[in-house]
Amino acid sequence: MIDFSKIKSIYKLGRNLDLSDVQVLFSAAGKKSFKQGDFLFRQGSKSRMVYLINKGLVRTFKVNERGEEISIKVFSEHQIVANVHALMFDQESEYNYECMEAVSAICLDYDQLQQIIDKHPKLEKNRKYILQRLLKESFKRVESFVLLNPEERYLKFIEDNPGLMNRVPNKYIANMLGVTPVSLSRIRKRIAEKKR
Amino acid sequence: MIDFSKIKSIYKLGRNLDLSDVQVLFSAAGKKSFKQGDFLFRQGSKSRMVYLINKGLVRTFKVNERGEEISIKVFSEHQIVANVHALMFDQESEYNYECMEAVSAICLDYDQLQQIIDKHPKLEKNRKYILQRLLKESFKRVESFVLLNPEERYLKFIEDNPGLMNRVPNKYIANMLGVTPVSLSRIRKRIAEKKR
DNA sequence: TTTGCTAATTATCTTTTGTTAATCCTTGAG
DNA sequence: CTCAAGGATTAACAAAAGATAATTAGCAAA
Repeated sequence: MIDFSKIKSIYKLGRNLDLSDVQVLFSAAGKKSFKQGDFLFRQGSKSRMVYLINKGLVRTFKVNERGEEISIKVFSEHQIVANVHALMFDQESEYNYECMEAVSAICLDYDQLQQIIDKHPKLEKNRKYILQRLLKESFKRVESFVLLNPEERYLKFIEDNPGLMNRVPNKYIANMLGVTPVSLSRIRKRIAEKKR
Repeated sequence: MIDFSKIKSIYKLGRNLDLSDVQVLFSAAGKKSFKQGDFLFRQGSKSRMVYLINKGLVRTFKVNERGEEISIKVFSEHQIVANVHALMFDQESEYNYECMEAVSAICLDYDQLQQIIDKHPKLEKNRKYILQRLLKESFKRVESFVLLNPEERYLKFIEDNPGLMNRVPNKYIANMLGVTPVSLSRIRKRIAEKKR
């Protein structure tokens, strides 16, 4: 039976993918499921697997010297989750990648993907596009820290990620915004009072 | 006469450049000088010129709604300065690129560079390497905002950029760290008192 | 329903930051 | 040398954030 969800995911991977591209990728890709609490990668991993989330949420976090988990980023549907430290920097992962919800994903080994790209040069443009998106997002995030205060960052976050608000605990959001959960709670209160 | 400074700059552009690579790039590259206060790019620019700084400092900044210049980043010797918004995102520049000191730089049109890369596939690896460095730096910077407080960010900044401390006004450094100049001044005082 | 766990909020207090303005320092032009 | 300009520091006050602890809310398992 044809796995439509898999096809759909691959289509959403980038732009300008035509049928033959999807076919090639389809045959190389697998499907994988994770339970809530499972890890895609752990700190120290050199895994070169690439996941494309079909359903579910993944968060990356680090453990600081006091043993606290500090969340860096959350990935949701149709986003690519990869061990950047291994793929981009050839290092061990500095992050843990944990499923916040049950996750179903397409998976593909990066080196295998690389071979496919080499054989199908049209895909190269797509890879470049994905890299650019990654870079742009990272730049924008730096900017948000330089230009905005915590309250403004929070407002921007909910504007940019309306779908995450009811799925991601505030303490993780607080981490990502660079403030404490207690402080975020006060920010939320302030905003609510302003609206009134 | 052979322009050794130009050759040297190109060598430092990446890793694994051999003589023939340098020759190719050398012949396509020009040299350009800027006075303090000159702009490499202005907000709104779609210029696709790429500069490699030989000597001098360039800072990027945005102007906020109150008319204040907020510095985002500083570029120094042997760093590549390009209009990211134009090259990566095909947009108008959101930043101003201003010379903080007199600047001498190698310059090369990006599209011309692209043609060279197409003809010399070995250079492609180098381009990828430069992109990865860019991405890594941006990631690290996001992390510094998520994991560190302003004082720790400042200490990390002087550790990572020892050469910039005496060349970049503190008010620009404050911007880059996401705090006000007044606050940075207090942070510096605290650190000095701790050391004693 | 009750119990137990975790997140979120609130409270209290301390520390830090933002804001505005004044003062001090350095430096370059005349 | 004097003066002007901009950067850095300091002061004073208000606002916000951090830290810690207590309380409340939500929710799933027993």
